[in-house]
Amino acid sequence: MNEPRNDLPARQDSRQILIDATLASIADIGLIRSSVSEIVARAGLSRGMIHLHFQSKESLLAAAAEFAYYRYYNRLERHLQTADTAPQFRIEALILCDLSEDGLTESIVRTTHEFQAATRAYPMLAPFSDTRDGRLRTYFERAFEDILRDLDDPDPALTAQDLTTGLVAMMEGLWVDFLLHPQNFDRQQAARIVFRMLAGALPRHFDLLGARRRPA
Amino acid sequence: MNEPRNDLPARQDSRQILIDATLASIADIGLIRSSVSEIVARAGLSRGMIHLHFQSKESLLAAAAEFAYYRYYNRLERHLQTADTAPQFRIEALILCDLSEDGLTESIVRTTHEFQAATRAYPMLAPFSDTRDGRLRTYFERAFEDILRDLDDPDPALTAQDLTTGLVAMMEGLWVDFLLHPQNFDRQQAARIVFRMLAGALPRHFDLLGARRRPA
DNA sequence: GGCTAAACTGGACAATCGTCCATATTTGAC
DNA sequence: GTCAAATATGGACGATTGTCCAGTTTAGCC
Repeated sequence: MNEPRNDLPARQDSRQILIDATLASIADIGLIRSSVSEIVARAGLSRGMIHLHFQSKESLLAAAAEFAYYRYYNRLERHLQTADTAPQFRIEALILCDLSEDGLTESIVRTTHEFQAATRAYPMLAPFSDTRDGRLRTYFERAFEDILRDLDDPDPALTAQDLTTGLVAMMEGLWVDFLLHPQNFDRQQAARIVFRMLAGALPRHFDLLGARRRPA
Repeated sequence: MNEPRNDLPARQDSRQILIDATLASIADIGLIRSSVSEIVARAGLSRGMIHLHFQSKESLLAAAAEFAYYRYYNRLERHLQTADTAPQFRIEALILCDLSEDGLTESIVRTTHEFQAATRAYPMLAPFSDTRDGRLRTYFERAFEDILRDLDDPDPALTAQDLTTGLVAMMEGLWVDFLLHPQNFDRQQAARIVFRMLAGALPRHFDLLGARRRPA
């Protein structure tokens, strides 16, 4: 019996290797130039593999987008579990996770942006391109609702939905800023700007550095 | 001598017809599917025209991106000239212009987004893809500097640069929100959210409705 | 070792890509 | 009306695309 060759990847890994090569190629040269030949060359596999593990190129792209989508939310929820349960700390954890060194990388922001743009050409990507909708919005909106409920001088014009839409938009915009000017991007400035916005609306729960430990 | 045929476009218009068809195709089916044949078919012209008026497809895309870029800034500066000269009104004019019915359309936001994403594949697009950098940032930063200079109780932690980065990021994020969910987008809510952020930092110059007429 | 199913290879396929060019048409100056 | 220049046409080109498949190699069980 042959010795298992540990220098070669196990066969069942090829599917993941193709997904990784797809994401790397998109981040590197863009989706337009990421042909089947290019992806397969990066993966070190043969052209037929894409049709074996996936039905088509579009299906491979969808699998890659899905993988990136769940990787994003898994990080988010891991950070969320280590955070204080008070709503302002849950919000702080999500923001800092989104701006951290390994949450916001050039590779991640490029692939995310490419998938968003490619939705019109590849409809299968749609469910995984609206990263900041659905789940993330719900996390924020619940937390803001918790905060607003306990306010003893509530402003009726200040809704959890407005706060959520504004915060999500700002985070999305900061990602685009990082995408276009990664060398000039300052993560501390970005966090300060976000928390200043929150402090302006909820001064008892946030300041420039993040969530206040105890609402004064 | 032949009568001029008014039912056919003048020849020198073909260049612009190609640019319009390019933008329409990108907004409709995405840049990936916008082949030379597709663009030429929409323009009602023959395949060779692209190589006559432009050197290559990439050059046509760059011309289309440039056209969209200047169209955006021309609108912006037209609105700016009709606005009050006080800095908070210049800021208000730029924001409302950016969120208005004809400043923020599905076609505009889609093409903008596609060009941004395609910069990696087509480097010639780069100068026209960072719509919200350069000029727009300078407009905002000057206006914020004017406001901060006249403040009699200045907060040293509140800089024009932070305000500009935050505002540009939020506007960029609201565009992405509109891109992904145009049917649910509420322009009034979007404006309210932006002005709330500004009111939080500069309560004497902004409120939920926009710029205050006279800084109290 | 033998054998079967799974994993994998790489060439062939039609279709389409962007580019180019010989030719045709139209324009505008004379 | 004539003619040169500008404008436009559409077929042909080689290259590349995504897909498919006949054949080869490998893994895992007996």
